[in-house]
Amino acid sequence: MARPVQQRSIQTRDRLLQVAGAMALDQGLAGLRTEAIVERAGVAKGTFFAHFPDKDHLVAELVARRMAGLIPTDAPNVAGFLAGLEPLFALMTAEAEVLDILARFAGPAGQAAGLDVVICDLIAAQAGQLGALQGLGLVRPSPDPATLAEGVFAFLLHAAASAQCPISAPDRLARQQAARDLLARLVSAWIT
Amino acid sequence: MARPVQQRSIQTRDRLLQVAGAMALDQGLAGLRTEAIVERAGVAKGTFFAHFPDKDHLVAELVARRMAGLIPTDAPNVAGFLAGLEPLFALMTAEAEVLDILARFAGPAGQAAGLDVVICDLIAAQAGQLGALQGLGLVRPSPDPATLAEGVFAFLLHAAASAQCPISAPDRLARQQAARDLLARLVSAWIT
DNA sequence: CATAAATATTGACCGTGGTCATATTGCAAG
DNA sequence: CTTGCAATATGACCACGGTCAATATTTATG
Repeated sequence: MARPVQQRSIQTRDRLLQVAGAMALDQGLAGLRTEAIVERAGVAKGTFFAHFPDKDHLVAELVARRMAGLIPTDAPNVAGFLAGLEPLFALMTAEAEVLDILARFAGPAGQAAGLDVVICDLIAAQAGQLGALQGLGLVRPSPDPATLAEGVFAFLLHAAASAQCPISAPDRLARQQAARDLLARLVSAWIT
Repeated sequence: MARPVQQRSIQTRDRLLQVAGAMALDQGLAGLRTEAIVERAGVAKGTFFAHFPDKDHLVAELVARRMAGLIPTDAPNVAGFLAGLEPLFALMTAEAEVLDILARFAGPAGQAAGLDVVICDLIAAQAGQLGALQGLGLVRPSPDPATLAEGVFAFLLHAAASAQCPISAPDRLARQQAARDLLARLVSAWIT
């Protein structure tokens, strides 16, 4: 018989996520240790892996939660659309782990813990905006909005990745600004 | 005094790469174990890490060597340019590890073991081709060839990633074909 | 050739992610 | 209540990447 999920189970899972999220805030995602999470959550290590297939899936869910709040809503024009990418770009470049997880779960690993859903939502939202801008004649009509949105996401990842690459510039801030410019250049050339 | 690198050192390094490359051919990149590599190469584990900062750097070098032979040369027209992307796409989707390493080293980790150089070469080569095609009026003139090439690379990564994502389609072959179509759609919309 | 210094190699050791047989807890039926 | 079973939790254990003080080898120099 298929019995429903017990309360304590989702409580445990939530506590793990909450604890991990809190720890990630002051140690960074890269500093997360399962042992430490488990200890502070008051459960055994095995319990962790009963709720998450591996550590990366928990991290992916943390990233997904962060991303979920950053999906842009409205965009009266192209400049507004570009501005809406800023928080996402900031998230992706804030910690190297974020991009790592995104690259791994937005593609290869698939079926992440909610991350794929968030990304789909994001792309759908962007497609909606781009479609509206197409209607206003502010965005080129040729590829359909969904394709445009997918391309924007690809550029977001690429630009964020280049922000981390020490080759382009030694200084971290300079790299980030260069990557920001790259993103604007790519996206505006893509959608207009 | 800065003494030159000893012969045995580059021999050891080469043997490690050769052995790892051979093992990767029949076990896949994901199946590589440093212990196994080291054993078959006849060196101690510490020696491995004296030559490579970590396992991923060795894998990155293997991937770089594979990629180096796939850099497209000529492209009489847009269709030819698209066709030149095919081997790269095939490499990226052949093993999930390849994409993982690319995503990690083309961006975040930076200063990979030659991978970054190969990628720069690739982008430069593509920029050359796109510039020529611009001259022929076959590619849109607006973004400079370097930007166009960078965008193409971003799309390559994105399409390859989507080929691995189980969400799009359950069947592996169908996914790969869908991703191939996506790549063609994105790139042709990007460069024309 | 002797010797010292730089280079290269070694392998025991460690941290951490992940597994699994076992124990415990919650729930529903008798 | 209690009995039986599925869901959940446990923690000793393992695999594997990576470290480092010690050792061996090469090379430059007097």
